Amino acid sequence: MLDRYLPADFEPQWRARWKEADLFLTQIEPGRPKFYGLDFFPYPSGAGLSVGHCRNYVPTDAICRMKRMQGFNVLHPMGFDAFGLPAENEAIKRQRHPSEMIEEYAANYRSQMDLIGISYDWSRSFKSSDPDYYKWTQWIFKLLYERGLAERRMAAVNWDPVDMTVLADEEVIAGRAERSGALVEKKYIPQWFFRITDYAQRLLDDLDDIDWPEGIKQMQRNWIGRSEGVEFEMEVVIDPESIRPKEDDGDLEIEVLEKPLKFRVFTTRIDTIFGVTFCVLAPEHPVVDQILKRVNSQRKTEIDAYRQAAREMSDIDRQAVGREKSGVRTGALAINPLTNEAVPVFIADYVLMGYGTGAIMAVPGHDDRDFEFAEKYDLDVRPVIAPEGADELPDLPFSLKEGVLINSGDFDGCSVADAQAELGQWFETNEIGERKVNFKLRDWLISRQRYWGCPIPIVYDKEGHAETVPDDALPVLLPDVESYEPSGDGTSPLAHMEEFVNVTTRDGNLGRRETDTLGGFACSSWYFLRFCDPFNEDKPFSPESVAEWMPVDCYVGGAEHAVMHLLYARFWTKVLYDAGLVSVKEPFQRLKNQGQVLGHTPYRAPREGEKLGVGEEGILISYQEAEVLPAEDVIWRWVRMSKSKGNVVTPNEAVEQYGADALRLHELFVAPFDQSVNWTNEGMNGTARFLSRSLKWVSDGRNHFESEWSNRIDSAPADERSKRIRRVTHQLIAKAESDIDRFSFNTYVAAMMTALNSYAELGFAEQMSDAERLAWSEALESFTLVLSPGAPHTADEMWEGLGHFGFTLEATWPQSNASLAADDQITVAVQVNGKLRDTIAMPAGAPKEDMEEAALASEKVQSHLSGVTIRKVIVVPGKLVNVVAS
RNA sequence: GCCGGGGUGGCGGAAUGGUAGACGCGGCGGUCUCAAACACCGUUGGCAGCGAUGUCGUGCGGGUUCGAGUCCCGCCCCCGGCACCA
Repeated sequence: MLDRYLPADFEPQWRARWKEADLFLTQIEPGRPKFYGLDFFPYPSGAGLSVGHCRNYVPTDAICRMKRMQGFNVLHPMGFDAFGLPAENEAIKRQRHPSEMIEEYAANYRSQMDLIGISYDWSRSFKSSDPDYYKWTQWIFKLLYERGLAERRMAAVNWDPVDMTVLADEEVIAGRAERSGALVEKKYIPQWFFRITDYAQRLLDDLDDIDWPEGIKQMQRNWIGRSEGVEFEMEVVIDPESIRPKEDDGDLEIEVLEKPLKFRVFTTRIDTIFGVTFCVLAPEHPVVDQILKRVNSQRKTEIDAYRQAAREMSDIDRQAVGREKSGVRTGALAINPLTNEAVPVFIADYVLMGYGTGAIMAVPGHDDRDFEFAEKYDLDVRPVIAPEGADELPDLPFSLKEGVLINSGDFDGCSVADAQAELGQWFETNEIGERKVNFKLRDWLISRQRYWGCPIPIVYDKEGHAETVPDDALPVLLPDVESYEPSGDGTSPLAHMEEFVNVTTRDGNLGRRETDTLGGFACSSWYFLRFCDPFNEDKPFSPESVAEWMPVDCYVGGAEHAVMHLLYARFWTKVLYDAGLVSVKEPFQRLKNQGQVLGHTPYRAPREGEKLGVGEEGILISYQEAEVLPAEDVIWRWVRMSKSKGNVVTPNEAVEQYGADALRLHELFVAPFDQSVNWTNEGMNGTARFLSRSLKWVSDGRNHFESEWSNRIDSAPADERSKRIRRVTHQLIAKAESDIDRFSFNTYVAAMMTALNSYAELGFAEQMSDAERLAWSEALESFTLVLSPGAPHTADEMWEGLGHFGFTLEATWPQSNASLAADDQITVAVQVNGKLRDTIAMPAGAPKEDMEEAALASEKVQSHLSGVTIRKVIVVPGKLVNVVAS
C-alpha cells in the first residue's frame, strides 16, 4: 500500500473498482432501518460544477456512507432538473437543441460527481425531460385537475418581457423577474393555476412538525402570511356636495341608482373601529365603477385620471420604498356600522386589490400608512388605544397590541384582546360581518409560454371546454422541432405547430391542444417520489416503495429555494397524501442548507465616464488584469462563485492538484456546514497532509495488525498502553458518529486529526504486549472505517493495506464502547474566586472530599488564600473546585 | 421598518453554565538538503517579565451566578429574507 497521499496513484483505481462492483446500487434488505439522503435536484448548467456545488454533495455523501455502514438501507439517488427556462435560454444562446444539450451537460455533471467519489445510485437516475418521467408529471397534473386543484382562469399575471412568458408570484422579486431581471408587466390573459391557497393552513401548520432551519420555516410562514381579523360590510352614500345633479341622470336607470352601494373591508384590528376617520379603496375596486355613476363630473374626472395613472404604473414603481402616499376623494361616504358615522371614501394605490377585499377602514391614529395619508389630506386622527396605566399617550401614530380602549363609547377601558373578541361577536350577531382568516399566499401560476417544458395534458373542444387527455394517451410528447424560440405574443411556440395543436376530443370531434407548458417547478415537485420507484411503468410510483423510503430523512441544498421548490413540493405531497398515494404529509423530514462558497474576485473602481450598474460595487476585472494593475487600484471581494465572475474553482482542478479525498475532507473541514466559505486552494494542503500522515501511520502499523483482533481483545489482559490506545479509538468512534449525525462535519474531521495525533504520540512500541498489539489492530481498523465516509478512496486503500478484501462501504461501522472511552484520569481545574489557579490530576471518579482536599493542598492555591477566609468550596465532580474566599 | 442568523487569535473555527482558543491554515525557529520544495520536530492570543508567574481578553453597557463566549435586559455592527398584505 501507499505510505503517502499520492492521489493520482490510487484514487482513480478505486473509483473504477467501485463502478465495476456496482457498489452504489441501492440495496434493500428486509428488517433494516432505512435512510433516504437527497440533494436538491440540480439543473445541469454548461459551466459544470464548481467546488461550491460540492459543498452539499460531499456532506450528504458522507452521511449516506456512514448510514450504509451502520446497517441502514440507504437511498442516495441523483437526477437532473432538465426542463425549464434556464435550459431553454442556454440552448437558444448556443443555437442548440435543449434536449441534446442537456444530455451532454448532465453527463458532464455526472462525471464530475463521480470524480469526487459521490456514492449515487445512477441506475435510478432520470431527467425531468425524459418522457418516462414527464408522463407521470402529466398524470399528477390530471390528478390535481380532477380534484379541482388545477384550473384555467383569467387573471392579471406577471409577464416577463425578456423571457416572454408569465411567471409565478414567487418568481418575481420586488417587481423584477428573478431570473431575467426584467421589470415584469401586467397582462390580463387566461392562465393555469394550482390552487395552493386551499392548502395554506396545512402548509403553515405542518411546519411545526419538521426539522428545518428556523429561517426557512419563518420565510415560508411569512410567504403564506396568515392573519386573523374581521371582514364586514360598509354602506356607501354620496356626499351631497359631490352628488351628480338630477338633470344629468339622462339614460341611467332609476333602479341602478337606488340599488344600495356597499363594500367589504378586512381588518386585523377591529378594536380600533372607533378610530376610523376615512376609508380607502384600491383604484381597481369594482365599487368605484358604481360610485362614478353617482358623482358629479368634477369627481368623475379626478377619479378617472387617478385610476388611469395607477393602471399605467408598473408594480415596481407603485411599490417603491418611501414613495409618498397619493389618492383622490371619491365623493362617497362610508357608514361606520358601529357608530353610524359617515367618513369620506378615497381611492389610493397603497391599498392593493389583490389582498383581502381591496378596501380598508383607515385608522390613522394607529397605522403608519393611514397616518401618512391623513397628514397629506388633512384628515382627522383619533387615538382609540392607550397604554395600560399610562398618563400620556405616545406620539401618534402608534401600534399597540396590548392596551385599553379610549374614545370608544361603551368599550372604553376594555382591553384590546377583549374588544377584539366582543366586537367580532357583535359583527356576527348583527350579520354585518364575520371573523375571517386571510392569507397572503396566492395561487401558483404554473403555465408558461415556452417550448422546453412538460406539455399540459388538456384538449379544448370547439366551444373551448377543457378536457383531460386519457391516461392511455399519455405522455403528450413534446414535439421535437428545430425552431422553438418564444413567439412573444403571449402564446407558446407550440401554438404555431399545427400537427401538435390539432387533435380529436374524446368524443371524436376536432379539438385543440393546450399549448402552454408547465413551469419547471412542477417537474421538481415530485421527483423525490419517483426515485423511490424509478422503473415503474404502470404508475408514477407504487405505494409500497414510497412507504418504504419516504420521507426524505436528510434533504440538502441551498437556501435560495426557501419558498419556491420547497413550498410547491410540500403542496404536491399533501395532495398526493389526500389522494391516498403517499403515506406522508411532509416530504422532507430534515432539511439542511449548506453555506455558500465564495471566490476571491478582483474589481476596480470605475474610471471617468464609466457607470456602475444597480447594486454593483466596482468593475469586475480578470485575474490577469488584476496582476497588471497597481495593487492599490484593485479591490478584492469575496463573491459567490460563478462562471460570469471568472472566480470558479472546479472540482477537476482541485482533484488534479490536491486529490479527491483532500478536496472532500477540505469541503467538510473548512467551516461549519451552513456557513459561507472564502475559498482558497491552499486549505487543501492541510487535509492532504493529514491523509499522508494517515497512510503513513497505517502503513507502519500494519505489520502489527492482527485481523482476528476482535475475537481476542476482550480476553487479553489490558495494560496501561493498550487502555490508552483503546480510549483514543473509542472516543473517536463516538465523536465521529454523533458529529456526522448532527452535520458537524468540521469537528468530525478535527476528531480524526486529533486521534491520529494521539496515536502518533503513543507510537508503536518496539516490544509490544499482546494487549497492545490487539489495541493497535482495533485502532488501525476503526480509524480506517471512521475515515471512510469522508475520504473513501484513502480508506479503501488502507483497508486493503490491512489485508481486507472488498470495500469499507460494505464493512460494518465500528461500535464505540463508553466504558473504554472513559478517561481514568481527570484534570481538575482549581479556581480561587472563579479564577483558575491550578490544575490537578486525579483518578476518575474521585469523591468530592478528595477533590476538595487536593485543591486546598495545592501550593498555588494556598498562595492565593493567605490572609483571606474561605467562605465556601464548590466542587463539581470530575471537573473543578472553586474556593470562594474573602 | 419587520423576521431570521451571526460577531471568539493574523485567518477558518472549537467549547452539555465549569481550565476560552480543540483541530487546521498561516507565521516563527530548527532537522534533512549543495540549495529549495516536500516531509518531520518545536513554537505561536495581547501586554509585562530572563523566568516562575502575573495581568488583560469571546462586539459594547448592565445584570443573574461561587463561576458567563454560553443565561437575562438594553444597545452597536455584519449577513440573509420580506417589505404599503390592512
